Amino acid sequence: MTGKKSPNGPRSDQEGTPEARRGPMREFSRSLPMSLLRAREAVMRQFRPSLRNHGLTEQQWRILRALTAVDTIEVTELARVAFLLGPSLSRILRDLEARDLIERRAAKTDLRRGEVSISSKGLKLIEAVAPTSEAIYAEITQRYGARKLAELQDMLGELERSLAAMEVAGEGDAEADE
Amino acid sequence: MTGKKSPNGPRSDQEGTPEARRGPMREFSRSLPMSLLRAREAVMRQFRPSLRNHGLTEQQWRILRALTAVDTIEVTELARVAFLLGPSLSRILRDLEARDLIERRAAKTDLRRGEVSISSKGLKLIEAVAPTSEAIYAEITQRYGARKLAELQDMLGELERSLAAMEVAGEGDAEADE
DNA sequence: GAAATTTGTTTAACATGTTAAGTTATCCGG
DNA sequence: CCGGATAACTTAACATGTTAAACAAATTTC
Repeated sequence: MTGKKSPNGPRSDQEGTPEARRGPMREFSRSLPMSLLRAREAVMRQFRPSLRNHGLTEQQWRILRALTAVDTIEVTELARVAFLLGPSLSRILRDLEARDLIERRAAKTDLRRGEVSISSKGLKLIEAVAPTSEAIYAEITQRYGARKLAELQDMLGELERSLAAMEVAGEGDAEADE
Repeated sequence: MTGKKSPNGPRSDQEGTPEARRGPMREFSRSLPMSLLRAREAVMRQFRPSLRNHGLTEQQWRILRALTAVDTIEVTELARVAFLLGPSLSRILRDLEARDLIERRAAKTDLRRGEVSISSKGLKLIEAVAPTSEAIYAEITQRYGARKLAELQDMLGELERSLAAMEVAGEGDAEADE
């Protein structure tokens, strides 16, 4: 991990298999998805140890955190707010309920819907973790710069909006029905 | 998905459990990790269907993509380039090898190291997927703006660098040994 | 109002993320 | 040489991501 290895591998023949090369195809590590992935990982790396010490995963934290902002919330809404897919949320809620960190009951008007809320035990846990999380977030803000951080989030938001309208074309190579 | 639901859930009593409230604690959905997660998801949502049509996951694609840039590469280096953890890479390589998309052999000088390279079948697959991927990337660039995209990536890179030096403090609540 | 359809949530199945524990091969000091 | 570090992977175990299918309650149709 000393970072001395050749950054792009030892290549002598720059063409390799003739048919493949259609340009270096964008340096790859500089692609947008990779940039976003690395940036997010750099951020989360700061938080994970603290969460772990409290027996929480990132997603469990997101759920409890979202629950502190409301009295009760329906599962689907919670999935949207915590940005989790239904199946993941379903599993995590089952575990959190078993740990008595949340409470759950069916809605009176619609028995399909589940209403979730944080328990007092869950609240205590949040209170125990929050200070450290806030401190880490504060240091990140300070290091990167509050101004720049706000700007970055604006740009990320606009990226989202730019792609929201973009239709996902599947090209349909292996499937053509539906 | 029409976006009509109440954006913050139906809350009547604004205080709920008294001990919880210590400030809204940063709107949460506007936290940096969430912003990065949503942005990346918005981007990957564009690519996944195409990859899926070719029987590839995002990570498998990253690996094959990285392999086209080199003649051969060691597993550890590949993990660094494709930004995957060792265990994930180990599993994926096993599968890709079983599908004859890559080739693998032990290094002569050090039998621990594995040298990986893409197979001709793997190259053909890459060639089949690349055009669509490039087209999608081009449209993203056009929609968001090439100038702005470059700026965003610069800012993401600087965020990485800002946090690289930051020591990960674990606070040691539940563990104090080591 | 019963059948068909839709909606909210959960299960299933497979792939990856994440940390810890193995395995085998090198390296190193005596 | 030999036994104790190290290093490079690989396995194991558990949690989540992702898509498809199952289920039950609610809504719509006829």
